[in-house]
Amino acid sequence: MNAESIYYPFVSVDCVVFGFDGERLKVLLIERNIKESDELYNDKKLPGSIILKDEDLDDAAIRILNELTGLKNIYLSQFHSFGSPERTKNPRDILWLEKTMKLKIERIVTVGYVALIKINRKIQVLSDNTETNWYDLKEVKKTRLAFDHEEIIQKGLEHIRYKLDREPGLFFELLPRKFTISQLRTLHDTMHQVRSDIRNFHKKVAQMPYVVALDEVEKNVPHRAARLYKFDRKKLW
Amino acid sequence: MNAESIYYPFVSVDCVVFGFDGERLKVLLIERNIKESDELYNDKKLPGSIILKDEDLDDAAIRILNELTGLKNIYLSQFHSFGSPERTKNPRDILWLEKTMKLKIERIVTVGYVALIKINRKIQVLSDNTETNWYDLKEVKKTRLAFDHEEIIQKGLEHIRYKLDREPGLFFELLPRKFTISQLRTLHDTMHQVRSDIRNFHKKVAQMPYVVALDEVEKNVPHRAARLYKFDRKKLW
DNA sequence: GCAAAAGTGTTTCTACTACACCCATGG
DNA sequence: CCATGGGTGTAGTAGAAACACTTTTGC
Repeated sequence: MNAESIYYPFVSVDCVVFGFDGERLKVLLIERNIKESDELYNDKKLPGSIILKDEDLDDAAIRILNELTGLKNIYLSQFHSFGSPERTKNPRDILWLEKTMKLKIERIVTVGYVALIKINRKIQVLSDNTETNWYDLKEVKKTRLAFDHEEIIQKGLEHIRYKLDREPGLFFELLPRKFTISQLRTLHDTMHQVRSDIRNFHKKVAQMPYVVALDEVEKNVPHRAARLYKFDRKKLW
Repeated sequence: MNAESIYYPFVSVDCVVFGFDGERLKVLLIERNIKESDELYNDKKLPGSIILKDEDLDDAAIRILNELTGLKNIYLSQFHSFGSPERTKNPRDILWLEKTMKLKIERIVTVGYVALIKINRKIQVLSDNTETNWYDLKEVKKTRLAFDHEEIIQKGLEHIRYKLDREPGLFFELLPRKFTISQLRTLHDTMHQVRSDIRNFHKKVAQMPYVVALDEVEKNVPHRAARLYKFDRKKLW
C-alpha cells in the first residue's frame, strides 16, 4: 500500500427490486434512452446511484428506493459487489455516463442490494422523467440491459432464494397483506423452482403459526373463492 | 445523479483468512504498530489493500494473499462490503493511514473476502516487515482490532458457515492432505456449533464417496492410532 | 494394566413424499 | 350443469437422532 498505486473509482449502489404479481416474479427496471448523432439506443437499467459523501451503503440503497418509489421501510439486503474494470467498457454505457454525470468515468465499483416490495403498492416515480416498470424475470434475459446488470440480477436472485430459506417471513414482503394459500404456493414454487404438492403445502402452512386464517374469502373469482390469510410477524419465533 | 454530488472514496479489499489446527479455528492477522509522540499503539488488522487501477476485486484479493503467504490457488469467496463513513473515524486508524498511505483519507469502502488455507502450509511473509500470525477465533473478541475488522471477521464467519453447508468439499481446504475422521468431525462441529454423535458422524462420512480411506494410520499418538483419509475431488459429484 | 481416544449397529422418531376425490362458485 | 380452481387425509419411506461397549496403542 503506497500512495502512487492508489486508485479512486466511483462507488455506486444498484438495487434489484423484486415484486410478485400473483403469478410471476418481476423486477423493476428503468428505461434508458441514449441519443448519439442519428442513432437512438434504448435499453433498461437497474435503479442505482453513486453514493454520496457521508452516506453509508445501506443508506444509499434506502435513498435510491425512496426516490424511485416514495416508499420507506422496504426490505433490503446487500448481496455482492461488482468491480471489474470491464463493466464500464461498453460504448453505450460510456456515452450514457458522460451525458448523465458530465464526467469521464474510469470505473465504477457497485454494491448490489436486493429489495422486496408488494407489487400492488402504487409506485410514484419521484425521480426525473424516466420510465420505471415491472418486467417479468423470464423476459429479462431477452432484454438489453445496461452494464453487467443481467449478472447482478442473476446473483441477486440467488441471494434472495438463500435468504428466503432462512427467513420464511420474507415471503410476505412480496405478497399483498391478504393473500391466498395458492398465491403463497405459487410464490414459494417460483422461488424454489419446484412444483410442490398442494396437500403437502397446506399441511406445511398449517404448521406456520405466523400465517393466520381470516374470516374472509376472495371476491369476483369465477370459481370457488379461496380463503384469505394474513401474516402475523409477532408469531414468527 | 449529477456531477456535484459525486464522491470518490477509496476502495479496498480485506481478507478473513481461516485456518484449522486440528482443534480450533484460527484467523490470520497482521501486527500493527503505531507511534504517536510518546505513545505506542499496538493492535492487529486483517490482510488487505487498496485496489489497483484496472484490478478486479477478486484479483485484488488474490494479490493480497499471494503477497502475504506466497501461495496461489487459495479458496476465496466475497461476502460483504463495508462502507460506513464511521469506519475511518478512529484516531488510531487515521494516524496509521496517514503514515502508511501518505494521504489524508476520507473514507474507505472495503470489500470482504473469506479465504481458506491449510494451516500447516508454511507461510512466507513476502510483504514488508510486518508480523503475521494465526490467532484463535475465540481470542479475537479480546484483541484490539483495526477499523471494523471485528465485524468483518464475524460476517465472514457466518458466510463461510453458509458456504460449507452447500459445498462440503470446502472442509478439505482447511484440513491437511491426510486427515483423521475426528479432525474432520472437530472441524465440522466447530463450524456448525454443534456436538455431533461419533457413530452417526462415521456413518455420514462412509456415505461420502469423496472421502477415501488410506492404508495408513497416525503416528506418535499416545493411544490407538486413527486411520487416515484423503479427499478425492474427482468424486465430489 | 491403565489411560485415552478409535471404532462399530440397532432402534426410534420425525419429516418428507406420493397420491385422488369432493366442494363451492360463476357463468 | 359444467368448468374452474379450492380444499382435505393416510400410508410409506428415507434420513436424523439416540444410545454403550469393545479395541488398540503408548506409557
